[in-house]
Amino acid sequence: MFEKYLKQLKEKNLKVTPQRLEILKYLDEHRTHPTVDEIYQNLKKNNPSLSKTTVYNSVETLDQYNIIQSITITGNEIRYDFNREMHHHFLCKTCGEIIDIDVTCPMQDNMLNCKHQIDEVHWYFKGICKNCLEKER
Amino acid sequence: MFEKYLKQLKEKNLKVTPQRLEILKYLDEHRTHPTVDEIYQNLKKNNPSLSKTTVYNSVETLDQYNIIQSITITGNEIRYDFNREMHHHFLCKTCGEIIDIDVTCPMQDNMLNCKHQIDEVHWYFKGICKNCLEKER
DNA sequence: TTCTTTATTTGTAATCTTTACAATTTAACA
DNA sequence: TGTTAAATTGTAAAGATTACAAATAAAGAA
Ligand SMILES: [Mn+2]
Ligand SMILES: [Mn+2]
Ligand SMILES: [Zn+2]
Ligand SMILES: [Zn+2]
Repeated sequence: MFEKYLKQLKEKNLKVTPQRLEILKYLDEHRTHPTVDEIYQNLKKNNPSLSKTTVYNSVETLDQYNIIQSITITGNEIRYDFNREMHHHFLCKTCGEIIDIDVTCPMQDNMLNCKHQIDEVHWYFKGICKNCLEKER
Repeated sequence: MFEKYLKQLKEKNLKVTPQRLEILKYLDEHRTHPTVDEIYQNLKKNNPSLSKTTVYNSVETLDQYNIIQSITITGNEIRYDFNREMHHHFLCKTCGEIIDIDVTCPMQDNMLNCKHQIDEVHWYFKGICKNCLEKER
């Protein structure tokens, strides 16, 4: 059940703790780009002794080791994504949902050829999602 | 001296206040993508009665009316940019500078053809800037 | 110019997110 | 089973942003 997450932690020589496993499982099963508070509130139900600081510490570590990625699209809070493969995000200003956008640009490699060392690429699109557009009519 | 900013406010039927003019001038002359606090601390020197709430209110209004744009690259704070033309940003994780990146993607129009209504496009690159790379050696 | 209306500015307090830190607990390994 | 370093926890502090009501000022009419 947790083997997959356990393996990811061991590969990076990170200690395997129940908290880290639960956080990884939550992110894997909830691909909605949740905030620390969302993760914390939900995991606390079955793990009442969980500390919010642990969630902060864990997602920071998992992010640093590239097991998950962080999303800063809203500006007010950091969101987390189990999927660390390169993909992009759309924020609906009406419903607040953050939707995955899979596009690639043929210029991508050219862009990375500038004089700076580029480690991360994030594309953020903002507008109104198709669901909200339909409801509007 | 302030004619340019005055014109931008009038075009959008926004009231012309000394605070808004000073904020626009500051952003025009400091293309470093400053935070609200940076704008506030610097303008306060010559306008001691300025309130930080006014800076928050003003940049929010200017952003809503597309006179400036907001940048959420760091996740911890919102930064503001006088240049509202589409261009992108690089964050140096070493020195913290946010540098303009001017690239365009030939796929851009295709990307915008998805089922969602896309109003804003932000590309954020993160890594180490060329200055910091040189210093490292 | 003066008056009136309405929006803006101001200061304070409250909220929300994140970080600091020290004590306690626990994972990993001998 | 014991040792050690790292993770977890709870509390407090910091930092960014928002809420709100009173004071002020911009814009347009008279
Ligand atoms: Mn995603
Ligand atoms: Mn810029
Ligand atoms: Zn929506
Ligand atoms: Zn740098």
